[in-house]
Amino acid sequence: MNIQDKLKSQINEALRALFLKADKVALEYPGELIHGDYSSNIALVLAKGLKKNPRELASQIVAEIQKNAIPEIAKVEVAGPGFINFYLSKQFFATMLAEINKEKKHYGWNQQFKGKKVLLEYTDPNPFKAFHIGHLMSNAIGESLSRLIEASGAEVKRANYQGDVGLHIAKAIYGIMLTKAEMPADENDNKAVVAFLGRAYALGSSLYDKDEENKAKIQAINKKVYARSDNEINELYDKGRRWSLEHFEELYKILGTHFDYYFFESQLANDAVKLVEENVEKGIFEKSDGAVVFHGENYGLHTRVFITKEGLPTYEAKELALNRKKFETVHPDFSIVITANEITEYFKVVMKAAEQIFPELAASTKHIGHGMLLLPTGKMSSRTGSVITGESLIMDTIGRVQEKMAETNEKREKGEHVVQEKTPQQVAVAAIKYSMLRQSPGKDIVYDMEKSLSLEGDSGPYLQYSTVRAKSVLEKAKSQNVKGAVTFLPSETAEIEKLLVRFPDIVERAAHEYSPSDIATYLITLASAFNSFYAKEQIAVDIPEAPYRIALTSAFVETMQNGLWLLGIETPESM
RNA sequence: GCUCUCGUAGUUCAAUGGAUAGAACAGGACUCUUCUAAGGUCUUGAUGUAGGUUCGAUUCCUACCGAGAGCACCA
Repeated sequence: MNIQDKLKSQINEALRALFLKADKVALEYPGELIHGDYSSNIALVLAKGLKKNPRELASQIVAEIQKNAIPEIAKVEVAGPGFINFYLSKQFFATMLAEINKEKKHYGWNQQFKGKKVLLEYTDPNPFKAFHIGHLMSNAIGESLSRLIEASGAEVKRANYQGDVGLHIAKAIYGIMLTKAEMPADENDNKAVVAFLGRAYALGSSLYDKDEENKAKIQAINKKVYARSDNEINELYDKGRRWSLEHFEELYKILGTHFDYYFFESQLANDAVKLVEENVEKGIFEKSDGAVVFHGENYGLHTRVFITKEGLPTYEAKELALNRKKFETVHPDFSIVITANEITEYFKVVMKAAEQIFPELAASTKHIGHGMLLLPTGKMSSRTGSVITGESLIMDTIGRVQEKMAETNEKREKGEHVVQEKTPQQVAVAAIKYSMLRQSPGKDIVYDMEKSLSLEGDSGPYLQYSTVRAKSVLEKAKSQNVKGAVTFLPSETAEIEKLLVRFPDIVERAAHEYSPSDIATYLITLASAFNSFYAKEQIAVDIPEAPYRIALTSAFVETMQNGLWLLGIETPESM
């Protein structure tokens, strides 16, 4: 039985002794650590029905608890309007530190999704187009959620769905055809190739909007891509698709992510048309102006086109087919799709249609929308060119980290500070991912390049730095042959210990709420508490408190590394 | 116009219906003979407006004001 269940049963016993009963006894963490380790509002909840003074009732409950208190409880008291605050014993925290150091990598894991297979789809970049910041966000969130769910006992499968057919491809191919002369001579020069594709898409896209003639040409290419009926187009298509996909894999490596399944729109187009047409007969879809639509109005949504009058499936139809295909190939218990918020309303319509066709699949599918990335000046626009691609963001950040590291090293007197080659990349990825994960998913993020690069305060590098510094203390202890132990207890329980004990709860809730930001917020608090401790107390020195402090530092390192892992962030050896 | 999301310090974000609304950045003042100062300590400063529900509302409900996204053949 964990400590929370023990405390709850103490409360329940006290209530029974007072001939009272509560439907549910809730324990919460007090907002301030000085208010104890756990708190219950049970007296406030019950007082109303009993027409009693809440503080008085709380005192009675406390008196009962004190009669047969368990050893883990150091103190129980009434506070504020009638809260019952529990203070746990030093021995309890000592035992927990030993526990954390024993569980190591798995400290904080839980079993809430035990026996489940969960499929997550995220990132979803489009071949021929840049890997932009939206994809980076989807990836950061999706990877973190995957790890949270995995840490909750599920078997996790990662999927990436890529739009390798559709009008955007036709626009890019049209652009390529017009600028063939500029095609990079060296096809292995990834950077040049990607830049070339980007320019080609931009050109095709602007011509599409410019006049009807270009528009018609692009639409013709679009049909040919679907039909694979034109050799020249096929060749450009295959080449461009391959370039893009190889490039994406390089980025995934840097980001520390990988996929078990890849789905492509091209594989779904035929299925999509068939699936929709089959259900026209059943009355789920209707013909309208030559197109096939789903009348979402009947369900409080809006109407969307599933098959165009050209006979081509839209995003909606392909999404519908994808939903089925995922269950057919992966057989998950749940399927989670992570995309930008702008898709949210379409997705509702698609899922409403899916509900009519395969209700059990639709019921096991969940959409999570993430916000857009805005510049302080407003939304990024591909037309005005105020676009930072995901790739350029990563590269610029790595560059800035290198500068920062050089500056810092100059200030340091001991020059023998060895830093691994991959560290700037680890730090840069941490800076970017943290800035995307620190706030609730679903909200837009105002991205301030300078701030993200400053690497200070509320940031990924701060978390890494705190961890690295603690690790170096452990190194020092090791070299002095001082081992961690929880035998000599401190005179007072430190704030950091109280926070360490909360980690499993934080993980469980973050996974349940699909909210990596809970982890981020917690880690900042934890790191900050450790940094205060570090500044105040000496750890690896020859004093009786040293073994306990080392055990504490070690538990901090384990917890931080686990938390950072859940965010998809690596911990460097040194920085 | 309709639907959805959202309004918290100067700025960017927190706060399972609970206690004195927390951080970070920016501003001001301190702090390296010590284990990494990318650190620590102190300090100024906020719940859009008006009602309602509740012992208690940043949180739930209603209206208004303001911002963003979506609303038929693009994804």
